[in-house]
Amino acid sequence: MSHAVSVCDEKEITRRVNEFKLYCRAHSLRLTGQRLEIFRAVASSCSHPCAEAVYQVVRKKLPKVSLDTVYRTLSRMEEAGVIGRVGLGNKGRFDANPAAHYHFVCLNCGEVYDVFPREGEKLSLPGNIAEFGEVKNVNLQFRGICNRCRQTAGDVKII
Amino acid sequence: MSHAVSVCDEKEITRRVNEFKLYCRAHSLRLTGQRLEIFRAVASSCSHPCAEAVYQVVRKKLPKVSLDTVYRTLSRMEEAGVIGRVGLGNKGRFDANPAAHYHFVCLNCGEVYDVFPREGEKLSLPGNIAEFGEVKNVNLQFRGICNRCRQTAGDVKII
DNA sequence: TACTCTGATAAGAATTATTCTTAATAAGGA
DNA sequence: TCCTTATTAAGAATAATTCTTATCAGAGTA
Repeated sequence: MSHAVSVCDEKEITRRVNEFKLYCRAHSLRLTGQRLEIFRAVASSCSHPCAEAVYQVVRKKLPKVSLDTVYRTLSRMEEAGVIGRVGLGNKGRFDANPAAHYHFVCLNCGEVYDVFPREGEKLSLPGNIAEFGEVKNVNLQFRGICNRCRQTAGDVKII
Repeated sequence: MSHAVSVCDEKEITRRVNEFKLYCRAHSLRLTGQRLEIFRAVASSCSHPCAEAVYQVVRKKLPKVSLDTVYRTLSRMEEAGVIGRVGLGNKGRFDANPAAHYHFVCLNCGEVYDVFPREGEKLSLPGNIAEFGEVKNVNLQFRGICNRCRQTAGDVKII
């Protein structure tokens, strides 16, 4: 189950945190402790955490952080393009992996898996896309039942 | 701005409603007045309505319908694969167009446009997708600023 | 047609996710 | 260090969705 780019390796996290620091300086976003920890939490996670999950992680280092700050900061980062947002239900999930990739979303357990395209399988924009507007980012999800849920079929709620 | 498959033509709507009736009979889903009207509302709309919008339409014919029924029914239909769900924010939007197509979602106004792939541009599943699970459906969104918002640039909140 | 079983619905409370308001705080430049 | 102003905490408010329970009605059967 190892993929092309892991989000969880320590070196890589540090590299991204530094990249984020540079980004903030370059765009006159104040580099607050909260922002750093929030970014680090998303970058350190392999599980596409939701705002609440990020909050729980950040809380350990900054017990006084508020959930609102987490939401606000995640939105800011998303607008800035520093992180991405996945999700089709009512719960947003965030992703700090900058490599172009897609997601497999389990309709049963809600788990989100990274899917990295092989060479030659990378998605390109449709030729007529300019008719609609200017694309800022692309979100491709494959939705279905993940293998883990299929094995433990008793838990499968739908289908 | 006319696309390959319009959702709004009367004949097509009737055809889909009938298809839906057959589907219900075949899958022992009770064919209630509410379900019919809810399906018809989604099928008649070109604008990927959210649950609330569907509710407002259905209300005109069935004033006693509840919003909960709309939510429940839309979820059922989605599970059954009769309609699709779009959306990345906190508001789900529904779609009764069975033709394979993608969406352009405006980050500014929230409008959802149908994007129909040209011949030869149709998406195929990545070769390694079976590693993750069994795909039930695919959701591809291009997110950006739509041309209408770009023209009236004063309204553009983000970017 | 009437009967019956059971899934579907209405009503409204409850829950979950997210955003807003306001006063206090702290980052970064002078 | 001081100042300016963006950012934050706290908690209220809002928005979206789901749950609970009693009632109702679809559709198969007699």
